[in-house]
Amino acid sequence: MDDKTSGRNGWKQDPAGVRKNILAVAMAEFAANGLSGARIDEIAAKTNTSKRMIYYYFGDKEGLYGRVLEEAYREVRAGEQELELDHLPPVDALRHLAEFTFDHHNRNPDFIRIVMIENIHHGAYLEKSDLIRSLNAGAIQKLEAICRRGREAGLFRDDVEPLELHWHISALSFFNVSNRATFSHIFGDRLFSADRQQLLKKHLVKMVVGLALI
Amino acid sequence: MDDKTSGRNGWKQDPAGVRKNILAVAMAEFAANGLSGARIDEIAAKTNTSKRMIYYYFGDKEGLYGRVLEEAYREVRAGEQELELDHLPPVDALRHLAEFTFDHHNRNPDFIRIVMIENIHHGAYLEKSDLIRSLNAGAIQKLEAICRRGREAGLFRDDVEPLELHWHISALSFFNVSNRATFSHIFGDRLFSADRQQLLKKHLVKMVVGLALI
DNA sequence: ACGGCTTTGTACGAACCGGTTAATTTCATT
DNA sequence: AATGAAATTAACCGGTTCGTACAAAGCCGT
Repeated sequence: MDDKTSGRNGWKQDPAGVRKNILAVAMAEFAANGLSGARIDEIAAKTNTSKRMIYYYFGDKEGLYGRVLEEAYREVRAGEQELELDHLPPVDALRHLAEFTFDHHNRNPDFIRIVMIENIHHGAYLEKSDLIRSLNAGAIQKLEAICRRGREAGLFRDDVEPLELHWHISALSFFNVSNRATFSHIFGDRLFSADRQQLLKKHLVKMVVGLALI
Repeated sequence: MDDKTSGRNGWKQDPAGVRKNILAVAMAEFAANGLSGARIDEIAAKTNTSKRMIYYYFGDKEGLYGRVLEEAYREVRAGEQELELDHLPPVDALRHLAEFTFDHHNRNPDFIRIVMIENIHHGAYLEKSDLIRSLNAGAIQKLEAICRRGREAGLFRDDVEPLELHWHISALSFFNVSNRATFSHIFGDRLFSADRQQLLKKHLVKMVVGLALI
């Protein structure tokens, strides 16, 4: 990508690099300004390439947004894959998963913002992507395994449902990032110091485990 | 407002009505399309009055958005005021408050969307409004009273904090509306039938009460 | 009936912005 | 080294959209 800056003439072809560069810049811009708020010219300006290349590779603004959406999910789910829970007892595994989700969301505010934006659009662009659906289908398998083991060990209630646990864990972890702006403007930022965040995480675990246990 | 439709001549002055009409239409448009996505011309067209009046009363687009934001909070907090909890024992009061919040958010998706949009904008417009801050400061007093009574009765932990309880209740109730689109596209809409929503609400109460009790 | 506030209507401009046209350069293949 | 597809550059276009200008007139408290 730096090849581009090396003089008026003498550029190198680098399709993959150009695409990647555009996607990265676009993700930041869409996350910052939303779909209609983001400006193609602004994205182009922050790129190592030109506006024309955006249209060359992504067709139009919505096409670009769609790819950004996919990339955002891909990156985040890739991070989640690294989690190894099978060797842990069910309760520990559940705690680990909840703690990881909480921290992971905290570390990826741009992903949270993209998902917020996509929800504003009623999931219209996510609907078009089979890739994302398949990516996420796997995301809940960890929870299914934990619940199965928990039930078999007689620890969890018979009617715990992985999907619902995922719902609660996501809610508390997601909201913790997504609504920080309005909440802190109204109630102060007391809840967002490092130690208070640790406490919130601890309570998240307590609530979720409490819901799963008999 | 219907006065306006009753013929070319013979209109009545109704500043309050005109303002109200504009605000209602604008709220729907901003909730549907976001700040940059909403179109002033579109808002004007759906109004009983004209674009000229929007600028007459609200200055510019951002001014209009700011008033819509205030109005959204005002309406929702007004609904919450009606809740009477002082006569209930602490645990019942907490359950009632949580159930009410869950249902209330479910009933007011446009408010949820406005808050989502405002969070996308980092709360920049909410920051300008002292009104909203004072509106919401009162929203947590109910919870403070409940916690105080719960502690005095020896039912609640000494370190339960009203603000954190509010955080958890809000998270689960808010996310339940805000992220429905993406979640249901990925995992199906199993969780959103009437009876499953009742169950989620029940579990919300279980988790929050469980966190407050000793 | 005076005068300020409110309302109507229309037309317009100027910036903005998504998207295109067209020409040029790289590079793998032969 | 010829060739053609892929990649890249640069300038440009036309519709959209916020906001305003201008002109006129009706309502209503005092």
